[in-house]
Amino acid sequence: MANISVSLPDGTQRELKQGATAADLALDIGAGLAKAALIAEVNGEEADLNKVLPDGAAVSIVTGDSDKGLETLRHSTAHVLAQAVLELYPGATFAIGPPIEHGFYYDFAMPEDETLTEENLEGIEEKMREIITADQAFIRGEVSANEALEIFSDHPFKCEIIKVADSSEVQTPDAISFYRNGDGFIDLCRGPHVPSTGKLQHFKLMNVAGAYWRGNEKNPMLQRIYGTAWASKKQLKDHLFRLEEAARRDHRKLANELDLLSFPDELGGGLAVWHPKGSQVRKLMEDFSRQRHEDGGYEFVYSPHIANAELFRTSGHLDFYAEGMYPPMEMDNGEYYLKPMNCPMHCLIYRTGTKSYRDLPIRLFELGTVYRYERAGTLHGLMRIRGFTQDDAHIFTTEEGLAEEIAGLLEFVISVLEAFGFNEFTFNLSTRDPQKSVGDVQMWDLATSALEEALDKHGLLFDRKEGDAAFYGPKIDIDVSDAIGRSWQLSTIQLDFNLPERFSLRYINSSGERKRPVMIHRALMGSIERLFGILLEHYAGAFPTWLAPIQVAVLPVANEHEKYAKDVIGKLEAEGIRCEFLRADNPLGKRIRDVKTQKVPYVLVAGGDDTANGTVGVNPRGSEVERDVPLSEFIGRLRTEVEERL
RNA sequence: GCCGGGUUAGCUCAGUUGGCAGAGCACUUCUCUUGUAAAGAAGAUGUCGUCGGUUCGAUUCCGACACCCGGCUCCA
Repeated sequence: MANISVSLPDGTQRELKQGATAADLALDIGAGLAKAALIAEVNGEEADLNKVLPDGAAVSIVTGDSDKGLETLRHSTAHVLAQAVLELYPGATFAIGPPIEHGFYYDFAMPEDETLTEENLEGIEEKMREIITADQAFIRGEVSANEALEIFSDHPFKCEIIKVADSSEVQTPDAISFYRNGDGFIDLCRGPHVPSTGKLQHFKLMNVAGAYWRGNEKNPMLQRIYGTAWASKKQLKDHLFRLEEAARRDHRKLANELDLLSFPDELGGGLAVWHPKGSQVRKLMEDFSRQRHEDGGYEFVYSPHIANAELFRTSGHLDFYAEGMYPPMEMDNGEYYLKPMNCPMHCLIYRTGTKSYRDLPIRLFELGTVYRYERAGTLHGLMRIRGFTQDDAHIFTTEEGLAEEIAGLLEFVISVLEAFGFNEFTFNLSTRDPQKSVGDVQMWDLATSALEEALDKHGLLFDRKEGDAAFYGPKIDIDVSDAIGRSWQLSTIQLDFNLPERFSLRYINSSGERKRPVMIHRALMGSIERLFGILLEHYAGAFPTWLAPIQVAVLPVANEHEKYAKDVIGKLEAEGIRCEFLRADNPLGKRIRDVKTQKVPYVLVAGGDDTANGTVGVNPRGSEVERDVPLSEFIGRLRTEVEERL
């Protein structure tokens, strides 16, 4: 029999018998690989393992170690989910079920009078395990569109997919591919799939959710089951552990446990009250922001929380964002709205008096509280709320001054974010969408290249998001990575050619001509409330000493040491250190436990030796206890730590 | 806004197949006076989210609303 030769990713060649499949190749390379193999890549195209290899092909065997392998594994698991649901719930029909980050989902429409709830997941999972234990082979097939419509005649969503010519589920317009496994479960699918259900051992169904068909809220709502799937038991376990870790850090839980803030029902959805400790932290964040802006050449302004509708007509907010604004209040001379943004107010401030090019750039800063009517279902702790405060500034500059201003801004943003313990940033540059934009193209080009140059100048890598800009100008968004690797969009630098026009803003240039300034909207923290939530999760509630609401707890060993302990507190407070005193009405261990659960950075214990020697026992958060530390030494260390924001 | 789940003491949660509800922690008082993550005893604590309906009787069943959770959609 003739042989064929294929090349492997490492460049080596392998002889195989004519008609050999990718699975044969894997086995030829090694039993371990054969077992781990999920799919193959043949001449750059993903294929099932049972694909017969053409002579001369470049082949690589894909396992669960790669993203592609995992994706396939998850996709196959989604098929098994659909198979289980359709078997368990006659009359249910299925829509789509793709792999996603960490897992997969599948959307279903349940028969009338039936709904899936999380209680059903256990039974579905059990059925899936049966299917997996049966080790059913996934078998690919192709039919014409008409035949496919016949096969899926009971499943309207599938028929809709078949009818859409450019659907990614369909391989070519005249052949529809599908996969079959078990006793007749069949699903439309481009593939490839793992060879058999036995490969799908490490999965877990997570939750049930609603999802619109094709993601459009005008379409019917389906029921979506989310699951996670991995190549090994360990990976699955690690993933579930990471989810638990995120839950442990949940800012809503920590805010409650650490007595930082609350969301009383009577206040209404998406509105918080800040308790003294949360307010202390927030105040420190705000003070820091103010200090940095003062140093950075910003002028401070204030503006009211409500404004006449006329203002928001001028700014265009009522035309474009009325749905996101609180409904109007009827008042004597018209309608008033809660402000959803500070920019119109800042434009009014700029507009007073005549501005010369010599005055620019003008940088107006405000910790401005805005109110947005977020839809009820979108609220989420501090991350998405209806009243929040932006570290908002509007910079008015000349076209010529734009590039320099942006460059300075980038530096400024990064230095502020770094103070909050972030050191990994992602930059996104959003450019013009020709379909919806105002201002002339020349202006856009100038502004976009100013943004781009500024990024280049600082050697910052960035992703270009073509057409992602707001209608009024291009922007740079900055994301940070937190302590557990999650990404948060915090800062934004947006250019605006629209508002200066709408408010008729001007300056006089050096030739005595009236010119339009360019406006830059920029927020570094974004929303103070949201950043507070992010920091709470980032630090897992253990705020660094400079931000901690209580920095030091002082505990006398016994009542007789109370006077000395209070002297210690007096000295600390004289240094501006935030202290708490716990009298000796409980065992020392108990009191230490109490303050440790509150994540106080330093516990000082004051006993007999200390009283005699002017020392303290220092029990720091996260490191070893140190006895007999002279108080002055401790104060010195703490001062350094606070000043350097360690 | 839409789909699903939920709301019981300050917190975390159990419970009542319809007969005025319970634990742990926290709190208060007393005793103990402690050297680095939970001393002991006693005590107080609830419109069982709100409003309506069914019922002799509703925290429990039904409905509306509010708020929360998981998603979808949205996010200037």
